[in-house]
Amino acid sequence: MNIHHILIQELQNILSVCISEMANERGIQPNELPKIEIEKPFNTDHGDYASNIPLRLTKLFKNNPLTLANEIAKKLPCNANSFTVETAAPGFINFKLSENWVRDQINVIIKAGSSYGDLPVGKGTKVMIEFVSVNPTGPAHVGHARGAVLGSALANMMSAAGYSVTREYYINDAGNQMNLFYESVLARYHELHGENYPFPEKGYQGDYVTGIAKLIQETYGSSLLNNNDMLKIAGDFSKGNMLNVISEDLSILGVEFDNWFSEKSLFDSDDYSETISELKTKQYLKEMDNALWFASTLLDDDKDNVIVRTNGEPTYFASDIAYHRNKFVKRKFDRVIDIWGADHQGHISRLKAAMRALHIDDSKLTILISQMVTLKKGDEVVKASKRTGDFITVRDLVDEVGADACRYFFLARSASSQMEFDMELAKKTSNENPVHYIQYAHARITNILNLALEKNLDWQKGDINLLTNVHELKLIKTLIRLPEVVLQVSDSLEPHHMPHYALEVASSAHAFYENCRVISSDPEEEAITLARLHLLEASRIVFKKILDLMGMSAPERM
RNA sequence: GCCCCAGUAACUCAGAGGAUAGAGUGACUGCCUUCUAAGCAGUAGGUCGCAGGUUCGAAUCCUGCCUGGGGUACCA
Repeated sequence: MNIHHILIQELQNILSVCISEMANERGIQPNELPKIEIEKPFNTDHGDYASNIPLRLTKLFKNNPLTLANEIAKKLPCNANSFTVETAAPGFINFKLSENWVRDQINVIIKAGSSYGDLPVGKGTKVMIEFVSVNPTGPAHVGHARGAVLGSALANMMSAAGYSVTREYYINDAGNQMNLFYESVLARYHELHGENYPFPEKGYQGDYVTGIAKLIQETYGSSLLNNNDMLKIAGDFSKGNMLNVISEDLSILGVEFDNWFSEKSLFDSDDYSETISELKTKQYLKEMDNALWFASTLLDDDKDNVIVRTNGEPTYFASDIAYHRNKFVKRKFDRVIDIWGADHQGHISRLKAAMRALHIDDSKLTILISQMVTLKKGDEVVKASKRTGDFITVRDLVDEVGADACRYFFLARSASSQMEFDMELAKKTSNENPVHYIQYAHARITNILNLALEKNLDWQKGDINLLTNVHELKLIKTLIRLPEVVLQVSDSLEPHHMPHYALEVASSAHAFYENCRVISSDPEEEAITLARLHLLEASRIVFKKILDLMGMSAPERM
């Protein structure tokens, strides 16, 4: 039999066929059957993969679980060339991979090369991941860095899983926060010329605001001081400058976008007006206290929300509805994933309600919340205040600890958990730092392969059947789990599984390194040397792929 | 008050119905004449916040409570 790259799916399939037959014999409808789960037992005595399905079928089939397990095991179309099946009390089915099959996977990996781990499951479904979307009123800071890393890594992994992914940044360039920012810059610009100009109450205080004012001064001299268009000119300049800064800062963190979408463009096009009239037609709008409200309570939300203020200005919510309508209706995305900071969590239910109001299936919209980050230096908490402009920017962070460490630490935590980011730890080049553990494994492997090249040792001549050592087999078994992990991440939208898997691969590789000497000066050992080089070539491919998916570098030397 | 997230080893965190609850760090023991010791092997370390419930089986699901964080604007 031919086992597909995603072992778990293949095992699910054969179990499913077998259990359907059994259900049929017992007169049980297929829709009553529970989902078949495959797990990886911690204890290797229980095989490489296992299923608890007999236990879950006990009631339905009115049989003892172990009896069921045996019946299933007997029916399974197993072939000792790939794996064997065993049953265990109280009712598990354990799958043990055959060593020959495991070794053969080395060539499967090498043949696939950098596409190993890529899957067809997404079937080209059009997915948008919208993330970061920091207001261009200031640089991106540490909290945004987490969402940025999450989004970019998730995009990589969903692409690998076969989805057609668009990475988008939503520019909030409409609304009064922008005006406040422009006024702040303009006030600093006037100060530079010794002119009196009121600094707005609740204006933007950061030093970067003065920095932009200085750039404007360099470009325009004093010509804006008495210019009627000074707010528009200074505003456009400031916005452009800020977007450049944000884009460059994200870029050094390894975060890139396919599209930058302007909020303002929703008003310049028909998107906004169409959305409002559609909501009006569908009778979800109402006037109250001289404002226009979206009646989200009609759609099970907990309260209604203002769409157009008393002063005639649309709220952020209004343009966000138009924006999401644009994503689904105009641009026809099959699925949209938004990554928001925890402080926007209250916005979820009303946006979903708005989708329902527009007859858009709100299950196509997934909003992931990236929780708060507490920045620490050792035991000391680094305080941040956006109001005073006193915060650590993405650039500060990357300059201090490096992009790889940033990405690893943000990725390794599940998005829904608040986390601590210890800059001291992330900077350390020692065994305390898991980033180095992983990259070091890659560097060691590459080093051996390079050395082999110098000595004219060709791994392609290596006979993989010589690889019988427990550390060799363990390494291969770990490598071949990559497709499963890609699948897991793309299904669960939880990229944090990848860094944990990366640690396992590194651990297997380091153990192999310690226990299996590769390049030997003894000519009699050349055969095993070549066989091990063959394995290392496959390992190098998998490491590179994992690090690529996480957006981290794969150093050849450390 | 109501809504969301979290509480698991000394620390940072995985595990989200199954077999003996894991990893890294820290502590303690060993291991470098040979491809990188940024490594390996081992020891110690747990009332899975608390209390009920569902189940053959609960860290995992349900209910209540406690603690921490976030939200609950005609801010974004």
